[in-house]
Amino acid sequence: MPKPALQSSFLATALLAWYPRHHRDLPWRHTRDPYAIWLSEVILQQTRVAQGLPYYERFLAAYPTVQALAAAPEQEVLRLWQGLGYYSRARNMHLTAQQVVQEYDGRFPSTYAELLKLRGVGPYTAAAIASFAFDEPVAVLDGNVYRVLARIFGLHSDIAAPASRKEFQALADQHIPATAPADFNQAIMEFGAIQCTPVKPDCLFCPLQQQCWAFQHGQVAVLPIKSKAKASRVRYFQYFVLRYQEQLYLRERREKDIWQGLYDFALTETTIPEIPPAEVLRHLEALGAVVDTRQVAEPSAAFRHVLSHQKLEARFHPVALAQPLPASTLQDLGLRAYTLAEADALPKPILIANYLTRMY
DNA sequence: AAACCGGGGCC
DNA sequence: GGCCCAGGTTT
Repeated sequence: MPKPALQSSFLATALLAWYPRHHRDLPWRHTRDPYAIWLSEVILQQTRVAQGLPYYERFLAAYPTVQALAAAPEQEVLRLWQGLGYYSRARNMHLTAQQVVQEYDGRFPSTYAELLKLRGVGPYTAAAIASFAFDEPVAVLDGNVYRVLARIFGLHSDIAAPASRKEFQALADQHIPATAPADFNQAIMEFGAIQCTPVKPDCLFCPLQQQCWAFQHGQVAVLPIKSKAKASRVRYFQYFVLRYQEQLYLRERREKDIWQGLYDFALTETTIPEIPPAEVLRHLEALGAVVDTRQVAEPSAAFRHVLSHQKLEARFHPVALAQPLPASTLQDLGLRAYTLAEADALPKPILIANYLTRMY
């Protein structure tokens, strides 16, 4: 473990002076409870504060303690997470809560090294919990920290490359003061979030303007260097919204794909955007549903749903069944019948939740 | 080291 | 409509 700075660096001095005057008042900054801090940090991974805030409040209200979270059904946890995305975060958190209760007697591990062993807890989250809850002097490294360090020190390494991590971590560790590790970590991330922003940073009123390499060299808009993600692929989903009287058939997604653990409808993936009308019945037959033409309504217009790595184009084919699906079909497709109220309570991708909201 | 995993905000 | 953000796990 690298040793933190013994005397304050110019960076720490400036950030620690800036922080109390500019930081936002956020609920997780009023607690030392490692459970609440952990919850906030997992929610805030890949999620903006404005989007994550209501989820944090709802989660803490539903599960005030790690014991409460551990005892909850996974489906309920996922339903509360619905809309946040990256659902493995919720599944991992649930598993880790159970592990903390069973193997750690309900008490969170208190060191960076121990925290790192937990599922879903990587270097960033371990450093955040260790410093915020236990005052361990280990520097956090998130997107904000990368950006601030790259600009101040003029680092041109590609921040998307895993190999760059050591360089930035070493720099952060050099500057974190042993006397105020939590404040320094909060300050540098908050500074990145509201002052040294990705686009149009507020350099005019920046306390580090004179020491900032990027500002002095006119390269604020260039740094940090970040290689682009490769183009995402397009997928075409044909959803069959099978309905018998007041019940809809849904299934849990168990395959190794997006939205694991969430619920959607019977699905055929196609290589072309639409199924020719003449082939809809054949697709349904292949899924094991025997229906006639009169029961199949026109497909919906395309619902486009963009993920970071996939572009989805979904069409929904409503099917009003004349009789319930046979048990063998339910078995084969993993489908189950739900009333609308029951379907509402299931965790679903936003794409599906939006469709249901619009149609029912 | 690269690929995978959601969703929303801004201009 | 095209740009942006971003940590952990799996391969």
